Amino acid sequence: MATNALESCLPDGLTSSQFGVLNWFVRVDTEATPGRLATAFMVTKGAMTNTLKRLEEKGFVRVRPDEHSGRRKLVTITAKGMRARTNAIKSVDPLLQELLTEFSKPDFALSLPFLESIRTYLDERRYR
Amino acid sequence: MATNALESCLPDGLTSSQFGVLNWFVRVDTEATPGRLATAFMVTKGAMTNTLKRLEEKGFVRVRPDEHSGRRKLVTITAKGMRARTNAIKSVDPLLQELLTEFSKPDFALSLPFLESIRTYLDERRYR
DNA sequence: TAACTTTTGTTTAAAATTAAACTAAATTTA
DNA sequence: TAAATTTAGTTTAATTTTAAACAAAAGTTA
Repeated sequence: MATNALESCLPDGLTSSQFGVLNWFVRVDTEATPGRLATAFMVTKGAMTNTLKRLEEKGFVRVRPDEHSGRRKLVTITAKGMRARTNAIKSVDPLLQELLTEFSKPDFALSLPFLESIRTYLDERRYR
Repeated sequence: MATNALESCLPDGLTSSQFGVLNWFVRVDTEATPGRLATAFMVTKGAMTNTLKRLEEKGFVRVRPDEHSGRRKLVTITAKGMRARTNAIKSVDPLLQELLTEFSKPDFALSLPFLESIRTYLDERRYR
């Protein structure tokens, strides 16, 4: 439901997968191979190929060959992609504000560590 | 990841959707229309048509016309379906036990009310 | 009662995803 | 160095799901 709620707010026909990738470039690193992104989002390489193709069609990312390796590619977010990401964050804000009037920050803060520990555990056990 | 972990344990080629329906017949009611199940699991009617078709192929549910209404159908779990469900519960148990050695019952119990309140809120707001 | 409207379930077409096969490139090993 | 193996990304076929169109039945209204 959280994914549905998010996706219902996203502009530019962005899916949550696509938004996730754009956001990753702001929060984690400015550049990545498709494989690294597939691992980060725990999807198959094929799924990431598809997501990147969609983002590329929209001009939100640039995919170029890696000069140092003929089999790798390097993906970066474009200026247009940055704007789309900023816009998406803005579009999601009303929903977040709404949730924050319903649920308190301390309640969120209290439940996060336990959920994160489960996430880490399942992640390490390779439950993808 | 929780769904993946669950599905990796399920026997009889059961998906989590299919297991969900079988379990519903044990935990909620012994009979239901496809529409009621679609609503309960927050999927489209088409998705439930598909899930029920798979369960029917395996002989785990029976779908019959409703005598009182020509457009409704009634779904029930079969004896074979009950056995499959019991078997599935048993197959999932090791994973649950493993999680219970890693994470304490009180920790689960403490985080549940908050998560349930979010679920209810999103549900009521029809974020499907 | 005849004509609308709503309800129930199925079908269709499109999208996202997966596993597995595949291609090409890089690395290891013998 | 040649052969085998591993790695990176794409493609393919299948599955699950959705939204929308559809058909049939039931309910409403005029």
